[in-house]
Amino acid sequence: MKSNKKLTLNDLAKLAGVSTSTVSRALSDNPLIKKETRVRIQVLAEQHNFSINTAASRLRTQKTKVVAVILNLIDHTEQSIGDPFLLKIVADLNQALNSKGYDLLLSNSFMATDNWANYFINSQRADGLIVVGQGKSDEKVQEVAATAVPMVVWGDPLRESSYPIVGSNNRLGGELATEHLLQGGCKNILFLGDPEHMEMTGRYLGYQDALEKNAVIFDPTFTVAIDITSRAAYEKVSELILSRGLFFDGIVACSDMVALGAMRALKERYVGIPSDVGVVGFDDILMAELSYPSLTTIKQNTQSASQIMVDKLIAQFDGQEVNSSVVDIELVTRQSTKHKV
Amino acid sequence: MKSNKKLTLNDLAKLAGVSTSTVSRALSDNPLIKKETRVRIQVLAEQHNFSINTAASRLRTQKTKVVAVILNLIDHTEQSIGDPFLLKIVADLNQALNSKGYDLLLSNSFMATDNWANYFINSQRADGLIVVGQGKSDEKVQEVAATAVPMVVWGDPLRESSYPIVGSNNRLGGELATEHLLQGGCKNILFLGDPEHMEMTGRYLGYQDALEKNAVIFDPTFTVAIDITSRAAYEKVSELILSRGLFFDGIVACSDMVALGAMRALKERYVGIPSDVGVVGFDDILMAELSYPSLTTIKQNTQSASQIMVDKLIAQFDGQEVNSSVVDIELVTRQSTKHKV
DNA sequence: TGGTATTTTGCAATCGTTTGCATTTTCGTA
DNA sequence: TACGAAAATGCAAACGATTGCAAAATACCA
Repeated sequence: MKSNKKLTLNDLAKLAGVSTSTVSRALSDNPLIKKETRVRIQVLAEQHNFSINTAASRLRTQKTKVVAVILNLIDHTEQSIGDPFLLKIVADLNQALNSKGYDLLLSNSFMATDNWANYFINSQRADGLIVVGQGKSDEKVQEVAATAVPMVVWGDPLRESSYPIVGSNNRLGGELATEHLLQGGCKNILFLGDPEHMEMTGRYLGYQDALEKNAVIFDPTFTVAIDITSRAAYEKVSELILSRGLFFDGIVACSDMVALGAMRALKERYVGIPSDVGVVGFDDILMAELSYPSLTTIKQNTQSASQIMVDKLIAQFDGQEVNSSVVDIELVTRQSTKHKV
Repeated sequence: MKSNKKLTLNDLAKLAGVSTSTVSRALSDNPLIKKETRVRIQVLAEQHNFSINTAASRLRTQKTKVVAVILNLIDHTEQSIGDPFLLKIVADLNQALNSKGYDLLLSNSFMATDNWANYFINSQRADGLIVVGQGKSDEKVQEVAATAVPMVVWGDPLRESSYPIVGSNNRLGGELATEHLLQGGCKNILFLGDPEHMEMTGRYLGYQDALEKNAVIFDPTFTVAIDITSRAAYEKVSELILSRGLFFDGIVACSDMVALGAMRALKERYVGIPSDVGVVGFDDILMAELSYPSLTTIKQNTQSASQIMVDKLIAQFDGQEVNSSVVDIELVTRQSTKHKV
């Protein structure tokens, strides 16, 4: 366990009385080296708690064993960065990457302003990119897609694109959410969110699908476009009630944070949930279960999504072509909606 | 903008008709090179969107310009990883690091099981460590502190330690929270949290301080030790009310998530907040403002804390010794507590 | 114009691993 | 005992950027 200066392969070689190359091979468990020598060297390395110099290794092998995760944030609103859902994905990606022997370099679209491919890949900072969120415009992402850089994007997988996307079936999710409210007897359902935002568009279409299937007339004034933050939702819903009264009896929110913001506005005005207004969210963050009433929502399986993203990225490292794929979603019914009778 | 293969300094040198060393110096804006040549090369590099090979650079300079951020999680509970507060810190650290030209390598104590100093520093993966959270035992952290590895820890700065700690004045925070409840007329105040957990111990002491200063007798049965998760808080408070009735009229929670869990339990049993029971949290996460009633809490300034941590780390890179420092906290009064008359 | 002082550029070694190929050792068998 | 095959090890050339020192180019001054 004693170690003062940094040990190199060479030092270790001298200690073991063999050549550097033998040590290198032994440590990577190369069968070219006699089993006996191999373990002897491995033990020695362990004792001196040696660890390979990744800088040198990367230079030689041209591989970093690092993946850059870029949070593709839309604007400078605090909520975006603090959104529990995004951060949950980061945690899951970290897990998935580590289990495959990769480290996670974290970044976001404000910091990495330059050409991403350049900054992360050409510079040998990482072997590939995972971009979280398509935002309103995927300009930067397209830019990367044009190069041959390994990349996977979290977004709307149903959308046509030049890069592989992993994400939930947003349209189905939007439909399920709306359908559930309709089943509970809601007649006038608000869509609360930003239809322009790529991942939200599908949810909005699903909302329309459900209305249509249930022969409910789609009223565009029930589409409430707001920033995807709890604050915006809170403010908008407050204002709506104040100016137009309680003209709705259901809300399909494009995210849980938005739903929670809306619910706070309702509660403040003593609107009953779900008696007067039913609310459905999207994501299933921790707070959905913890709020009171607890929030019915569409659960996105970030854990398996993360696995898939990592697998697809690694497949690209091996030169394979990959395409988009859809992750299952699930309606989680809780207290914020009336259930079918 | 055209670039097919990876460009090296050498390639660029040929294009510019100068030597590699000149290009290297020009790109780092070294005044040794004539201003004219410098810009000429910089422009050329820009055009070919060249970017330095960090692997080679790191090998040569023995610096990585990367900092590893380790989430020091206590156990495998989901909440720990998903805790909005921890993730907020990561976001803030990312910001602070980037603004100083450092990249952030994310890890957590489950993944990095080996000797941290070894894995991150000896291997040249990073130049220093920022550990978020001291947990119940700081064994791993001590291990690193014993080596001369640059490190800063988010934790309780008032605690004696062999490494620099940045954190809030937890004791004062605990006192302010309790004091506020007492001022509001609470007589029987629960402490909800884990007094063994390093950062929470101070808050617990502060709770005791306030009681003493106000001549309220400290009753150990009012100390409710639980895991620091919203779920544990919810379950414990539910159980308490069920078994012993509403024998308390105030709760000092050791974190906002714990407070929110407790509040849910209260609401489910139609206990008025703050009329019957006042609740104070700790952290000031987004949800504190968003819950209904909104949560009175002790705000931790993660943004300035992150700045400080990064500064202290960089100071260590320059060979300076640094010590712990305390970040200001602030009582944010909201609806979950009665205010002084 | 010559010579020195100053600015600007280039040479070449170095950082620590990896790996194709050459070399040595070991082993089995005639 | 010898000889070729197989197994185990070692040699040395990369990977690409940085930097102390030497060399070349330019400036300055008498």
